[in-house]
Amino acid sequence: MEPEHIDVTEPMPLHCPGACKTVSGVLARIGDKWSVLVIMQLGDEPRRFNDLKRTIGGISQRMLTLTLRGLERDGLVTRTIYPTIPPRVDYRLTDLGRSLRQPVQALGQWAMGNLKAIERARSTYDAAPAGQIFGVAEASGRRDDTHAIG
Amino acid sequence: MEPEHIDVTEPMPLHCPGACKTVSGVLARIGDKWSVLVIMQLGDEPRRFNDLKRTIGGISQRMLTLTLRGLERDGLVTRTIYPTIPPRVDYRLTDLGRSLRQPVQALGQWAMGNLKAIERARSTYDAAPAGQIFGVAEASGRRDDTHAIG
DNA sequence: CTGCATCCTCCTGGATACTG
DNA sequence: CAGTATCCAGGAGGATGCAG
Repeated sequence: MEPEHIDVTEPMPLHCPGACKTVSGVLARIGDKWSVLVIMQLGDEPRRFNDLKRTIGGISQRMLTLTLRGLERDGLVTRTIYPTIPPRVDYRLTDLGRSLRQPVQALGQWAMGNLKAIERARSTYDAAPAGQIFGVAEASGRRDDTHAIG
Repeated sequence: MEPEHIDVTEPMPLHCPGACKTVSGVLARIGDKWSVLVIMQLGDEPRRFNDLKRTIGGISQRMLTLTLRGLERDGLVTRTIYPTIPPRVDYRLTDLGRSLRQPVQALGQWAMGNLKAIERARSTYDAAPAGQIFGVAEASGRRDDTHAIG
């Protein structure tokens, strides 16, 4: 994550209409180790720093800070400081942030729904990592052409 | 990415029902630098290695191999080898892989639709990175309590 | 409580060279 | 063509200590 500018404008070959790269950029943003967990945890209510830290569990305060800053920079989260003693800082999702929860949850449902299938695939693969091999005969039979390529 | 076992079973505090962590796991899988681009490029037709490499553009052959192996391991992609000369290997999405395109595209549409908003937010943030600050008075007025925390 | 700064480690991923 | 193997730089991210 590190609060660096996402390279949406990096030197890219511009093959596809930019859509793919854009998706990639978004996933670079929310696909890091913690962003999604933070977004999910933020829900609808404002949350405080250590509250988030405890609830998420396993995140270092450094990464929570960086993640929140990143989300804040992208306009997904607002950070409200109350200069009380002890200090109090509320984080809450913006409308943009909330709108992101929708597609993320879709992905989440996919994940939950296909977790078993994925685990099964992994077991299978770990047992026999080799890809399926077709002899030339079968190949030409199935594909009707295995010839001339280069 | 590196063909390592995703740590879905890592020591996790088990706070949430596992849903969040599962989502996180999936994003760890497809949220890397290339997986989504590969999945998008694979589309419905079988594609060959260098074909993918060229079309994606910018990916090293090492990373394409690793990414494809990862996707294959998770059952999202099949790898079919035709032992011809020169060698031919077809990659294609499995049903599972195709089903993933759905939520991913949802995310992609979100990305496209809110790209401008995000860029605007970034500009704003880069100009004034500080979070909004409320004085104690305003704070207690808005939240009706700013007192005792710890 | 909230968070920045520092150090340090490991992984990600690019470049390159070599094999079948 | 389709990889594998190796080397290497840079970044992600944890641990710790300090500040407001």
